[in-house]
Amino acid sequence: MPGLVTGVTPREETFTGNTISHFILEEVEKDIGPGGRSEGLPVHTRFPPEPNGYLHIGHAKAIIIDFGTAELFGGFCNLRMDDTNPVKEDEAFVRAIKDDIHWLGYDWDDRFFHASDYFEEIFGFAKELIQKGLAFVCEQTPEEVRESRGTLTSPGVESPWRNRPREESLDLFERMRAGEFEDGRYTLRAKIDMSSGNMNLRDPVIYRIQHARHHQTGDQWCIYPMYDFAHPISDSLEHITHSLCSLEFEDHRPLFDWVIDHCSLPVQTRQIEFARLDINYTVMSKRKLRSLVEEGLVDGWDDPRLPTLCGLRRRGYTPRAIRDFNERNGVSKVPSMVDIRFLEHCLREDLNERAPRAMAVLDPIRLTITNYPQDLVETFSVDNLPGDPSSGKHDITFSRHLIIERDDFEEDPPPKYYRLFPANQVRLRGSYIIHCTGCVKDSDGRITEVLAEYDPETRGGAAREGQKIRGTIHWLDETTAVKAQVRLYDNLFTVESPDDDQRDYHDLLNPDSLVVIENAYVEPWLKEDRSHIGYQFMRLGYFIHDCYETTDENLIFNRSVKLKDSYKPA
RNA sequence: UGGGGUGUAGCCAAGCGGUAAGGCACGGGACUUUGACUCCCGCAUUCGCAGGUUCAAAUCCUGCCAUCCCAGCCA
Repeated sequence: MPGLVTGVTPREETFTGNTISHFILEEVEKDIGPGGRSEGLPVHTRFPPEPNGYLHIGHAKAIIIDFGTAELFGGFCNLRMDDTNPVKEDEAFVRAIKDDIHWLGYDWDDRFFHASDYFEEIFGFAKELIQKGLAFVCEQTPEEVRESRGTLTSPGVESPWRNRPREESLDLFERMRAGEFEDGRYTLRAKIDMSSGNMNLRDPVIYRIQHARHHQTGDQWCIYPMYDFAHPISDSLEHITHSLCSLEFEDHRPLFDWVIDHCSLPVQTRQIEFARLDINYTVMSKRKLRSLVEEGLVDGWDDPRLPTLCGLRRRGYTPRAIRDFNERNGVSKVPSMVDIRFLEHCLREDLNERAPRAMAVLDPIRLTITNYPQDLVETFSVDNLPGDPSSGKHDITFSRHLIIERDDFEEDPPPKYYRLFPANQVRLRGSYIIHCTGCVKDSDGRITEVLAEYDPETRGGAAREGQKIRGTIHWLDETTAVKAQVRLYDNLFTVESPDDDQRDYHDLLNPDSLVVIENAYVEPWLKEDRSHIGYQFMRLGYFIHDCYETTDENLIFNRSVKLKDSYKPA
C-alpha cells in the first residue's frame, strides 16, 4: 500500500543538492577545531522527542538540523525518547515517531535510546550532588515552592530544608526511591541561587515522586528526574557533543551547564538554540493539534490538512520537498513565521520534475465532436512526462463524446479568455484541434453540452502550418473515463496566525479547507497505476491516491497542491 | 533599575569595517500541445531609532525603542 510505512526513504528520494550554511554549523566547526570544546571528537547530535504525540513539520526542522548536522560532519545522530514523565507518555507514539523520521530519510542505526535507560545513572548523579552539598531533599508543598520562588522581579526565599545535613538528604532520597512516601511529599532540589534573575536557577526541582507505571521501566521507579536534570546527563552519557534545541530553552542553558559541570560526566555537551519553525494559516502546538483531532474538526492525526508529518505524507508531500523547504529557510535565532506558499512552492518544484501527468475533470460537462464518427475510438500514446520518453507512456482514447471542465467553456467569454467559446479554436491536449460551434441548454438555460468540430489534419494536437492555437484544454473520453472522488484541500485556517488571534479558534477555521468532489473523472490507467509521489492532473494541480481509502474500484485522490495560475479575468 | 533572546523588503534570509546576495510573494514581458514549467525585467539610496568612532558603518561604541521567552513537582 503506497503511503504506508515502508522503511527509510532512500537517499536519492530525498537528495536536494542544497548548500547548507548557518550559525550552528559555524559553531560546531569551531568546537571540533583546534582548541575547541569538542576538539578531536566526532560530531554527535541527537533528536530527543517526548513520546506523547505525533511529529509535525516543526519537528522536521529539528530532525533535519540534528541529523543533517551530524551527516555534514560525518558524525552521528542518536534517536532518544525523552521519557521522564510517565504520566504523559506512551509507547504507542514511539512507532509513529520512528516511522516519520524514516520517512524523512534519516536513520539512527543501532543508536535508539530512552532517557529512561539512564534512570539508574541519573539517580547516581543526584546522589553525587547531594554528597557535594549541591542538592537537598525538600519538604515544601508545591504551593510553598511557588510562593518562595519569588517573582520575575523579586528574588526568592530559600527553603527551610536547604541546609539539611547531606546524610539526611541522602537517606530521604533513598527512601523516596524505595517508595516510602506518597506523591509530592518530597522533592530533590538543586542548590543553586534563589536570588538569580534566571528562574531556572532558583533551586530547581530535579526529582519528584510519582507513583506511576512507566512504559519502559514499569514499576521499577516511583521517582522520576526532571527534564533539566535528565537531559544534560543523557546527552553527555551518549557522548553528544552538540545538543541542539529551540529558543525557549535558552535560559535553561545555565542549568544545563551547571549539571554538566557538577556531575562526573564524560563529555562537555554544548547546547545551542535555534528558532523553531512556524508557518502561517496553520497551528503547530501539540495542544491545538490534539484538540482539532479530539473534537473531530479534522479526520485524525493524519488528516491531510494538518501539518503533522503523517498528514503531509497523506496529502502528498514528499520528504524531498520538506527537506528542501527547511534547508532553504535556513536556521537562525529570529522568531519567524514562514509563508505556507513557500512550502507549496517547494512541493511543486519537486513534483513538477517527476510526477507523471494525467488528465482529470473535476466539474464535468459533455463535449460532443459533431463531425467525429459515431463509433470510432482512437488511441493516442502520450509521455508520462511530456518531452521525456524515458518517463514511460500511457494510452488515452478519443471518441465522439468527451468530458471537459465546465469552466473551460464560456458562451460569452470575458476579454482574454482563450479557452472554448463559440467560433473559437482550442487544442484538446494530445488529440485534435477543434473549433466550437455552440452549446445545448436545458429548459432552465443551463448549459448541458458543448458542441464542436474537429480538424482531422491536427491529429496528435499538432497545429497546421502557420496556425496559432492559444488555448489547450484537458479532456477525457466519455467511454473510458473513470469516476473518482477527489478531495480538495486548502488552508485549515482563514487567518495567518490563529495562535495570536483573540477570537476562538473554532471561528477561524476555513469552512472550505476540505471540498469533496464526488463525481470527478480520471484517466482509466489510474485504476491500476500507483505513483508513490502522485500525479499532476494537468492544469489543475498535483494529486495522489489516498493511501488508506482508495481501491481499484473506488478511486480517491487527495489534492496535494494547486498548480500556479496566472489567469485573472479582466 | 529581574534574567535571557531578537530586530536587514509583504515573508524567510545572506552579510562578520570597503559601499545591501539569494529564495518566496508580487508586477510586467517572452516562450509554451498544461494560463503550468522555463526564461528575461522590475521590486530596500538603506539595514528598529538617535548619537558617536572611522577616509569608509547593516557591520564597532553609547543610549533609546519594539518584540519574544521565563515564576510546572511539563518537555
